[in-house]
Amino acid sequence: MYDKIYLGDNMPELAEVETVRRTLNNRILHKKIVGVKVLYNKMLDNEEEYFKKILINNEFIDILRVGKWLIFELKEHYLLSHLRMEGKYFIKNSLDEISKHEHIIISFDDNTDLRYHDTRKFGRMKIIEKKDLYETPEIKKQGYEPFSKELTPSYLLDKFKNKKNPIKTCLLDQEIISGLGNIYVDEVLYLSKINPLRKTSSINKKECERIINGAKIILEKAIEEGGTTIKSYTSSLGVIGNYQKYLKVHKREGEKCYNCGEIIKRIKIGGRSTYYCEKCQK
DNA sequence: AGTGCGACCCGAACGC
DNA sequence: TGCGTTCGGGTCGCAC
Repeated sequence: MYDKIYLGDNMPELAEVETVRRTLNNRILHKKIVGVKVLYNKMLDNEEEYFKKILINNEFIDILRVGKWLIFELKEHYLLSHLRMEGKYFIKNSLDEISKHEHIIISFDDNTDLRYHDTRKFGRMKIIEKKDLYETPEIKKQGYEPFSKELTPSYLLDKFKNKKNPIKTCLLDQEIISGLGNIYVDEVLYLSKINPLRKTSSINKKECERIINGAKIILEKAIEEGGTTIKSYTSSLGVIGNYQKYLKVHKREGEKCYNCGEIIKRIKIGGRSTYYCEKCQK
């Protein structure tokens, strides 16, 4: 039941989002939507009234994913949902008290709710017509995912050849590789032994190969952890974030490199905290 | 076109 | 203790 193929031949990854996708796919499909509450409408890209109108009396037919975007399939529309960093979905009884950080509440006819919870209010949702999916910028722009067969050293080398910015910045660019965030990029560069400040165009083919392999290793481990947290999904869930204990550099400023003992450095690249080992990453 | 940076949020961590 | 300030995370939109 977890082997659904979605939008091409991607392997499951992007642990957090993929975990949510799989779990919800087992929990909310084909239930009639009988109520929608919008408690914070700035997270919607649609007019609130349109958003509600489309959802009411509709049902979720499937849940897909492209990059970090969740795609809830409705009868004639898709609901796109981005969790950013702290968005979570909970399944609760419709009678349960609404908590402070629940912003969108979708009620089903079996007295359960799908509730979107986001302490930072950073997540976004958007309903589009089905025919527009691949023309929607959020989806159209996504590059290849680390497990895609299309993501080859040659592809990366080509994308990198004219880039003047640091490699760290390019790995965060979802249009080149889809699915790596700030934490994973630090880990991938550490594993690949590449200095995050390196000018992107200086990355050679061997290094591209190390980046791709590194991304696969990091994400495989992360989804494995996502897989273990899946078990903790009960009537109301939360999930996310068992991977922290495996981090080799991120958030380890001032601590010793596990490989060489050098002190892990923290700098800013493109406004983002970046952790790395000066000695191991050339 | 490519690149950089501020804005969006608010809880946690920090400084005084 | 309690206050104010800073930070971070992904993406968009704007300025250069």
